[in-house]
Amino acid sequence: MVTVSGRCAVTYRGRASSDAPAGTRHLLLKPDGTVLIHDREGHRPVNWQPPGSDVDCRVVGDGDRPDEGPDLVVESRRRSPDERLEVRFSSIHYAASLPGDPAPSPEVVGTESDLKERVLERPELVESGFRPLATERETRAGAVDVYGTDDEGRAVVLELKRRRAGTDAVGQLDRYVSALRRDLHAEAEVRGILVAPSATERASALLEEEGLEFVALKPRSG
Amino acid sequence: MVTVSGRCAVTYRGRASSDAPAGTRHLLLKPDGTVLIHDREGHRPVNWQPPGSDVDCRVVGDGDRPDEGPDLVVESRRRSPDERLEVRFSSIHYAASLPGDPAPSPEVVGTESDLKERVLERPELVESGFRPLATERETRAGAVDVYGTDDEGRAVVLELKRRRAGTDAVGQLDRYVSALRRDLHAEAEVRGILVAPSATERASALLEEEGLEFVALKPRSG
DNA sequence: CGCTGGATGTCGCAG
DNA sequence: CTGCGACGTCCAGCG
Repeated sequence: MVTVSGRCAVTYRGRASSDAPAGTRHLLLKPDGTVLIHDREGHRPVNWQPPGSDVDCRVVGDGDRPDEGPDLVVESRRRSPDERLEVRFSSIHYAASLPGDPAPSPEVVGTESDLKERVLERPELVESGFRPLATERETRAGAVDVYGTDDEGRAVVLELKRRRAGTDAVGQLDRYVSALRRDLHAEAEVRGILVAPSATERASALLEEEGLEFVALKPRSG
Repeated sequence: MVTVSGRCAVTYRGRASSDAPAGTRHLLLKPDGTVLIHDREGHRPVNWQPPGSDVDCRVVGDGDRPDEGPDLVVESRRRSPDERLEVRFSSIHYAASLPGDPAPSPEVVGTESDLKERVLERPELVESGFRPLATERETRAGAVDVYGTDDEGRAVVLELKRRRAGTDAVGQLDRYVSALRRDLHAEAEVRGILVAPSATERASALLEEEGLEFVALKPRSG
């Protein structure tokens, strides 16, 4: 991994285009081809190039003027989509290379996958008599998170969200329920349940409107 | 801005939880409170804390064993949601502080906003006779990107996407059209048009199913 | 490759 | 503050 810090201008051409005038920024080059440019603010890099990109460095300009040296230009290219990123350093505060074995990835807990496992292990948390039959059940509208039956044998579709659910989640659930009603017999009764810690006002209204249901449940107990 | 590079273990508790065992990583501390931890791979930081977080550093352990020194612990906290990130360095390869005026943000071209401007300036690109009347027109389902009329005076709703559109875009458009049909008179005819460079197979099928339309258009001419 | 849906998504804007 | 939608979203998983 290589870091370069200093004054630079940045140009990007690809899915979109962007140009940033000279300013103090921090460059991170990863061995997998990732390029990240950060300024003093914000979580997201101001510009970047994804893993797999090809990096090329060169020095340009001969420093005609006595108070200016040549520039260090870092260029990164990627195919499909064709994208190019150019970072032009006019002065460098520091640069460093750091050796490193690959670091172990963190284990994350509290994801939608955890919520799914919780539902499968304790289906009664959704509703007494709920029996999960499949996960990722395919419909023509996409894969249903959890598919099962209720205590009266009706088909039940669960859409899981690890956090407060919005209108998009209701849209998903609605599409799955509609698709399943067509995939099964027309007279088959299909219930749709949104399972999430909570839902927004508009999402709740949409649920009501579509005849769908809601169950409050978090990824982790508590 | 401060960078620290070395061997560290990382713990995160908050919306989710994660633990990463010791490994060589790169830490970036920004003056706005942002914390980023990167390993050798990938665009996304392996762990992070958003802007506005409060950072605290301390040295722990007295290096009882002769071949080990004390640890540098960087801790970041945030309220609402309550989240905590702890980075524990057991060895440091280098650390640096870099001075810096705030860098100017890049100007980005090719966004959905650009597509909208293109449509407003040349409505005939959508359809001959299309007349835009409003942008961000409010409905009970949310704000419509562009609202207008066609050459027969029918209401037209545009949903714009800067890139290839998927099922979610159709879901949005459908909700807007349905909402507008209720907001206007029941008998009012409302057309919905998805405007994007292209659409996925499933999105096209959904459009057909819902009686919605598609127009191919890119954010920038070409 | 392309499609789909999750993410500690982040970010900006409006109410 | 919450809600909602864009993002050069990234990313894994699957066909």
